[in-house]
Amino acid sequence: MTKKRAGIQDVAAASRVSIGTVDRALHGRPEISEATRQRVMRAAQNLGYRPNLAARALSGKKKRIRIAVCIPREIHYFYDQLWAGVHTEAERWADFGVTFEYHPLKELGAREIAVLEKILQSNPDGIVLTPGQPEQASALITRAETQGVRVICVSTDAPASRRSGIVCVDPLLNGALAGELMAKFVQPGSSVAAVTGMLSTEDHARKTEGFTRSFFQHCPKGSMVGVVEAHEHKQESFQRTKELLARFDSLAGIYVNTVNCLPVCDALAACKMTGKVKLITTDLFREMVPFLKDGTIAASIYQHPFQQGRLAVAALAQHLAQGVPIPPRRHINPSIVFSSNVHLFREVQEPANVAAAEFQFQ
Amino acid sequence: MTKKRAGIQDVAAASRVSIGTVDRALHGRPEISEATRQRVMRAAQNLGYRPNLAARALSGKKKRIRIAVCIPREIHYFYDQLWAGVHTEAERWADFGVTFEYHPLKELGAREIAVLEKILQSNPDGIVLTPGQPEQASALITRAETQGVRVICVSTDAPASRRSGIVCVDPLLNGALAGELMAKFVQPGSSVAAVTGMLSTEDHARKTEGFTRSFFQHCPKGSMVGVVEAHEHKQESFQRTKELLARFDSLAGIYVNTVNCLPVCDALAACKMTGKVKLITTDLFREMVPFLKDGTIAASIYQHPFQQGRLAVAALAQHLAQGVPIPPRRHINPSIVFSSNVHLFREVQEPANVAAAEFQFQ
DNA sequence: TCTCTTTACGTGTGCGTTAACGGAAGTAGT
DNA sequence: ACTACTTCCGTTAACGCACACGTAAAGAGA
Repeated sequence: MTKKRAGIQDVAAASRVSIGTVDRALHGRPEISEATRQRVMRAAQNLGYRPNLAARALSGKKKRIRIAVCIPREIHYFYDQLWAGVHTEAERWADFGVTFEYHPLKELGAREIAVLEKILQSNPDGIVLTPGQPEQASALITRAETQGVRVICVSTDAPASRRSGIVCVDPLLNGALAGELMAKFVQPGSSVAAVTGMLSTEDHARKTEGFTRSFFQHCPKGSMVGVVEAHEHKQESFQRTKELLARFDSLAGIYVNTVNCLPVCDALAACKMTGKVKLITTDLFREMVPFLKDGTIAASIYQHPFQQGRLAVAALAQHLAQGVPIPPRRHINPSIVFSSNVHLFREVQEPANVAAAEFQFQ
Repeated sequence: MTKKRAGIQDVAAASRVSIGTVDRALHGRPEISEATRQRVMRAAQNLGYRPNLAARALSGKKKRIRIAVCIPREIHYFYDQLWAGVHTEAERWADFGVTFEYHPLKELGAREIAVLEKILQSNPDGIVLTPGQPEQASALITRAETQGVRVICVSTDAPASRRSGIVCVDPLLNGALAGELMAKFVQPGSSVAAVTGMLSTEDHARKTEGFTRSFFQHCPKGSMVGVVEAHEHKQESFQRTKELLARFDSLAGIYVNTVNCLPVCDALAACKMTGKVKLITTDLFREMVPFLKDGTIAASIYQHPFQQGRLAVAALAQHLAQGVPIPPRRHINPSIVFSSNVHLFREVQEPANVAAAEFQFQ
């Protein structure tokens, strides 16, 4: 009924050797003859041997695994949640001999190269980071990987580097989802526009690209009448959205792919277009809730920052501690925030409820 | 730099007693004076002591924790994924002395009472189940809880019982999300209908209720022209959908809250209304993909079955093995499946990709 | 034949925690 | 004063694995 798992002892008994020899066979270590190695391997095979991770963690306490985390500490819900996810998962690995060293940046990309170089000098086993200056960082990342330091990018990417893995929402998909949603919200033949942060940012450009393609695909005879580049500036966002609304009085929808969506909401209100223009935004923070509730924001694309942080750390820790291969690219499935379900997202829950973080997977 | 965690040894040294005494203090066991207990507790406090779970798991190997799982094994993607989630999480607890006994049912509710009674006789530490006959099962669940057996319901509920916890998508929310989505898809003043399985099923009734309320709230002057009860029967679903379309030629949308959505798709095709009537379905399986791609299904509410299975087991195991309290209700945030993101859901991925289940959280 | 390596194993220790066991000091009963 | 019992605490053996160390046996060189 409750048959206990076969241990290294059982394998030893089955193959008539000592546990030391079994250990050598299983770990591919020298000082063992090929014949006995195969005998042990077969015994392990048909006993269904699998190492007891708890015991392994206890045993290998001497050489601790070190993971460096380099993520911005901006006062944005996105990065707060990203950190929370990282910490939650880091917690789980504390008992398994994995230690973490945190290197928060003031903002995305700030002093990134300098900090990365300092991290490399401390020679960790792995690095989790959000590249803010992919061009310059790529060289460092590749150097790290060459030295055997595994690097995982999270949220943003450095595609030109040799990083071991990337955990993110594919920006193309992000835009495509917004595009399809927009196409289904507005009438065929409608005109829509996009408000982006900086088109020079790879991420924003690809989101806009995905949106455009997807919108045209799902909305017969639809048209894109403009892409506003607001440079993450509040005043500029507000002003240029107002200009947009004035210029195209038949505008049916706006897609905002920067976190700066509040000025756009204000502009809509100022022009008394709330609800008439379908607004699709990106990410989620508390201040957005009223706008979701009153219909100003029709929907928002949620990128699961907590999840992303968790998965990035999990992938790296599992690889370093247990030899599990790192998935080269883990694309998160974004969620869509509506008025009906906004209360279920971490960002809008009371800290007390979120405290039971063990069960928070989304 | 890499300061190691304080262990029971350190606490013992700090409070000038042996580790045995520390153990007694920490676990509230007898045979220790109140004075030393407090001394130890304070030392543990300001050393920030937290037990090493790996060591604890290794040590307590003698008395294993037994969890019984009672979930249908129907050939539905939903339950396949539910099982996968349960197995994935069960795997993780194998090394921590938690064993699982599986009691698959042929279908939801089939022989449920008999199986539950057999399970109770084996006296496990916890039970995970999907109540199919809540009225009869409730008494048994309450009896189990009275005997100290913790019960967690997953996917479906037995609200009248004293179960320790429930992991599910709130049916009201499920319907509300569909209702809001529908309201945003169709024009103000549109007529929509719902196709349900059995209104006698608590679950379906509440989904329909949530849909109706939410649709009226978000769609000015909208109307519900009918709720079709199809009794989970393919022919009946097809026929009655056709009747519905014939009777209301201005029908703008249909909400299907049973898994039997294919007949509705076929009926739409037969009446050449594909794409003209916005169709919102529930759950996701492979056969739905073409209909999502060609626009027959505008969107589907995804209930994260894998996730639900994982979380139910996680909550129970964490409680039994580590004393973490069971959250009374864990409401999963459903996702919405569109044409753009359908490929990211587990149901439509190749088994090979899904195999690396360590990283599958959605 | 006697040493000196090398090869191929077995043995022992420690990781942090739990829990059974043992023992010293004190108290009560006769 | 002797036993019997209680209270309070220290000691120690597991748990499964990793790894350092010890050691026979076989082979090489004198």
